[in-house]
Amino acid sequence: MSLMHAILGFLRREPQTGYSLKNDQFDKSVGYFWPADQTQIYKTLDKLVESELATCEVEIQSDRPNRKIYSISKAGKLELERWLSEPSDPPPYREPLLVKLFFSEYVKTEDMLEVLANARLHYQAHLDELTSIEIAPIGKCNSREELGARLTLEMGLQSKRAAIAWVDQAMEALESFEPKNKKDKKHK
Amino acid sequence: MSLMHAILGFLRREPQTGYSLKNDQFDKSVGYFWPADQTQIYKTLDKLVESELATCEVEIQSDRPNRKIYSISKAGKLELERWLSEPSDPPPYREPLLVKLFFSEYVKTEDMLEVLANARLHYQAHLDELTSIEIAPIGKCNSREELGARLTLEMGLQSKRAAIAWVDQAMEALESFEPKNKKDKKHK
DNA sequence: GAGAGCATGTAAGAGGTTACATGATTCC
DNA sequence: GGAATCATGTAACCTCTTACATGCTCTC
Repeated sequence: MSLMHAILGFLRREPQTGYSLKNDQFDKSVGYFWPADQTQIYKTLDKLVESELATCEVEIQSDRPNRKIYSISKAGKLELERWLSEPSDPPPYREPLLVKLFFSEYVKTEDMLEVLANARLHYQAHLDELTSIEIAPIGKCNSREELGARLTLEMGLQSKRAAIAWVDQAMEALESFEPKNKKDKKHK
Repeated sequence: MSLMHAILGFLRREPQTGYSLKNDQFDKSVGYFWPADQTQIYKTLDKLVESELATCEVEIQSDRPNRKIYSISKAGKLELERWLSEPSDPPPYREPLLVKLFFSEYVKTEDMLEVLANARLHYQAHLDELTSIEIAPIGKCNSREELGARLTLEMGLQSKRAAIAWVDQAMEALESFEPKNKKDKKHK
């Protein structure tokens, strides 16, 4: 369960609340490769306390809602280390865009081109977002923490760029295939 | 729901059973980008009949178990076409390997290298499998069906190759980072 | 005699999403 | 006056996975 272990990882860095896990941590880093829902985070924190991998203290606040501060336990640290060093199978790969393309014979080429163009926009937006993240390049990282972050970012950058290149190739192939079967049409 | 629409796509090609969908279709093509569980296929077929996107006839066999042959309905064809030409957001990207790398400061470098090496094996195996699939190259496809299959395969090949290149880069970075903080250790 | 192929299913559970609820304070 | 921030939660639902069950035929 990656979500559980990602939370343990953040708690290992510092004790914090479900709210800060969601807004300061996941949404700004790990969320790029393991998006986490608020509801899901709260449920998982309950489970962590129940299984004694984390502890919880309530902080009473007067001007704001009370908050529950979670800390990792000794058992939690061990479990985190165990999971981190355990090799694991990659999860099933699921991509609706490829399903659409696979059956694209059943729709007009123009429609499929639009679907691809839309996907490209998403990939590009995601790439732009990643590009705006500032982390030292691989050779200049000063800590293992920084290097880990850099390498995950690198994966994101490279795979988005590859995805965009592939979309372009696919669009070109679809466009230039058309004349063979249909009478020549002008695009755009 | 991609599974539902992928099934509609196959039924559009020809009427068939849950069994053949699983063994002849999904496991040999679409499964590479949308793996489908047997249980899930049967449940989805029920739903398709219920919502009148497909019909079902039972064929009685004496020497083998009876089989249920599903066919796409008119409404099913329309629904398939609607879905295929509808642009859609890419699904959330989730990769446990990146989570592990992100928090890799908490384990020994050697352990993380092993985790990466294991992932590399999986990627390579997947790539080998894809490489053994025979489909004409982009310029030589004779039908839209073939081109669609080729383009999805191309995505698989390119993304696996990119993943392997990235793993190599990550392993190298981890290995050459170590000397800065720890005393020099020999690897392997 | 064992195992693969054919063919369909049930039951339970894990993980994630969506919609909704509460309520004070601070900022524009 | 309205929106954002802080902070936690419930209920219902969807998709997918795992484990298990049945039973005949054909091949090695």
